[in-house]
Amino acid sequence: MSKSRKRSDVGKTESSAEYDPVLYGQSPLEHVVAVQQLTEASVRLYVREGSVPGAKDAIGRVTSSDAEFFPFFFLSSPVLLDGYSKRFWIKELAGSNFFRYLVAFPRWNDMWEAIRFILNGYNKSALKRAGHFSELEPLLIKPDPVTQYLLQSGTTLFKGLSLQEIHRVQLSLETYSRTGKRSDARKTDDRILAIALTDNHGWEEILDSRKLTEEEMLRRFVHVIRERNPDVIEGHDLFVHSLPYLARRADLLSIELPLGRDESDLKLFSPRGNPLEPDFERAMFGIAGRHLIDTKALAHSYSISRRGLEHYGLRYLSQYFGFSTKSPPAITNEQIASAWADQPNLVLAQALQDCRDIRALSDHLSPSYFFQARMVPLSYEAVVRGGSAAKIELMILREYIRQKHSVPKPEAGAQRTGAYTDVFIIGIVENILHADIESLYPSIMLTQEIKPASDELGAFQRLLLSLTTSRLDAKRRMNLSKNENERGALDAFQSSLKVLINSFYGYLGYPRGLFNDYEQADCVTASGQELLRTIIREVELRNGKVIEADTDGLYFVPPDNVRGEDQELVFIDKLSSSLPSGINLALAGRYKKMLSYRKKNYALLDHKNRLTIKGSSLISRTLERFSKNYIQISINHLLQEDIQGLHTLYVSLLQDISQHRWDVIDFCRTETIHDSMDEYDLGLSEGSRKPAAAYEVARRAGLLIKPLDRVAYYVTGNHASVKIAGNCKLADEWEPNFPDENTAYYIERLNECSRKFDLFFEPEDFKRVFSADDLFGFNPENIRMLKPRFLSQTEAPPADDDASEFGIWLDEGN
DNA sequence: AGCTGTGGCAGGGAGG
DNA sequence: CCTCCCTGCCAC
Repeated sequence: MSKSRKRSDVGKTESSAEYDPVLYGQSPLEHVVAVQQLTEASVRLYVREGSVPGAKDAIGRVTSSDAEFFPFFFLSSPVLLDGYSKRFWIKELAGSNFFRYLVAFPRWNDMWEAIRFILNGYNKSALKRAGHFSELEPLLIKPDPVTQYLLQSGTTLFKGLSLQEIHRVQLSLETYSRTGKRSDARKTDDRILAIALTDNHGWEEILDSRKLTEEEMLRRFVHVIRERNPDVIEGHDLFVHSLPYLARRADLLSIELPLGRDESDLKLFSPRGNPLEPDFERAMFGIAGRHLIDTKALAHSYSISRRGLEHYGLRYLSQYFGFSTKSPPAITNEQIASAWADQPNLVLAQALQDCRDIRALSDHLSPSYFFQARMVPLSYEAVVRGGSAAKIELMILREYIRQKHSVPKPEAGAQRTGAYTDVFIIGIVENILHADIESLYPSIMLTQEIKPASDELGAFQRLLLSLTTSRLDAKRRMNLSKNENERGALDAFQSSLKVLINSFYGYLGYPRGLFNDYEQADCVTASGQELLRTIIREVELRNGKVIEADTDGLYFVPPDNVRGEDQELVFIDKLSSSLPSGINLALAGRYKKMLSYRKKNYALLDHKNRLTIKGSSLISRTLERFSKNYIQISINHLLQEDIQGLHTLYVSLLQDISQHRWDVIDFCRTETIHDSMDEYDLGLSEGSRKPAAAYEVARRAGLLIKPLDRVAYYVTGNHASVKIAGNCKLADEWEPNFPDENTAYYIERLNECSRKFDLFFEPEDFKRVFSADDLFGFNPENIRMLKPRFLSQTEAPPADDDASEFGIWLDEGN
């Protein structure tokens, strides 16, 4: 078995069959990339070159071996086994090195019997019809290994390969709409103007409807894909725009799209499940033997874990990540029709530029997923689509399968506790340190050896330890490496490990996790709370002043005798030494000033005068641009104690609003659509949901909306308390010459924003600063800002105006 | 068809 | 007015 190892093993003995998630593939059987069913009785295994003794062909080619057949005892639907003996409860495992299907068996050791049943072709619906399962009958789920292979892996397993070594093709469509609005593949007048393709070897091609009919373009497109034979097809909005459009147009023109490696058609998995009437707009797509990667989905995942993306437009993303060097003038959807008539080359150039941007975007966002595909038993496509809890579970399951051990059911119930969060001081404070406990939850789980009670094989702990060790090793190697490419690859590797490592805690509390354990999840959070409280106590014991704490870190003012970075580090070290071994506190940031507003809501000014704002009440994508700017500039003024600036800003904005001296982009609200219109309507009719402006405005404007779309609207009507869902219009409908936005409402919005700052002033002063009533002139000299306010631990942040009931005042100058 | 967790704030709608 | 419930978005 050890002969097949390609990398040096980390602390493993030769005899140990211990499973390592990162060095997976120690068993020759795990090198299987495909199984082919030759006849009813004969099955051929495909394995990677060099991985199994006796396999001969050239490097990189798939070779075959008749030597072994490895049966898999997995099941896709837990429901099927309800009432079945728990000991034999097994779950599906699908992946790049395993293939989907197989059987649950009353007698676990009967694998050859299982094979016979597989080859005899049982199927799920027949079993369902039978209504019960006899003790000895296996349950067969997927009888077609060849198709499964093609669907999942293509000809490459990707193991040991880099993202650059596999063949990726980028795809972009330019579509035409007669109406000038968003084009619609269902309308016969609309059509595909150009199909642009590139790949990671520098090849580029545009299929152009001036030279070819749409029909010819689609045929040519299929030909090109089959000829290039890519492992991966990448596109922006691939699943929501390009593929539905292609499928719909091909359907209208009665053209097949045999894009699969087995020449199978582009596959639709329609949620409605009616194959006669495919729902192109809602379907999921698949191409046999290739992986479909949507860069918009990648961007979406990115913005969930690391904030900062305003939307997911390709052009915007290229600029955000800084690789769109020489972009052609952007043509909006509305302009395509006219541009196509006057300057078709502009449209073609844009199509090609889109492809290059897609590749750059993918190069930037996909590597960590690619590394996961080499580690987790899922196809690359599934790795991108899937969540991290599923990946952890599959890795644990792989070990259970390997040891032929039965698998538990999820525990019913719910987690009881979460993280500790508190705010102790609100107001503006100087000289701030930010410290956090490194990898809090994973460290707790490792040091206290937390594991699910149902994990009899201890796979959870070993997996966590192994992934952590590998990550530290990768980080160390990254810091040593001088090769930029290698550093990048190692960084992608370690970050993909980080994502998985951080999900172990979440998995414990996951209601659908097979190995979930709510008690252990509570144990982790309780320990986390205790550790953070310990740090808070230690800081206060040493005369530091804690401002805010959240989950694994805190902001505080160090004691007077700690001056300068060196002493600060020493101070943090002292705090850290009060923690158990294996748990470390680290300096995470130093700041000149902090504006503390509420729990999870604050602003920081660093020593280079850069401002960071955190928290949904201070910064949010849904805030109108004017509110966002107003809050941001106001916070800056507050931190600089520029009272005059605050007042001037308020008055000038008030005037702008009153006189319509602004653009719709300044005051529209932009919301992300999460549900389809059907789901929304269902919620309304069931009464489980209230009318929401974004959906209502889209409905009235006849706009087609899908999840992830962003809808911009503004409020109309003539008093501040109108029902917004009934009084709003699309931002596009606003006309500067006939401004019909609800001025009273927007002035009230401005005042709502201002009220966030009332805690910094005495009520009378607040009224003077945030008012245009300058009858006697405005004099900032008489207005002092309030000092930071200390809240006792049990108190909530102030909800209203009565300041006097809260706590004591801090002395200034600490 | 997919699906890691809790805690927290703001704002809208509906009904008292 | 207030309270309750829901959604959206955010921090960790």
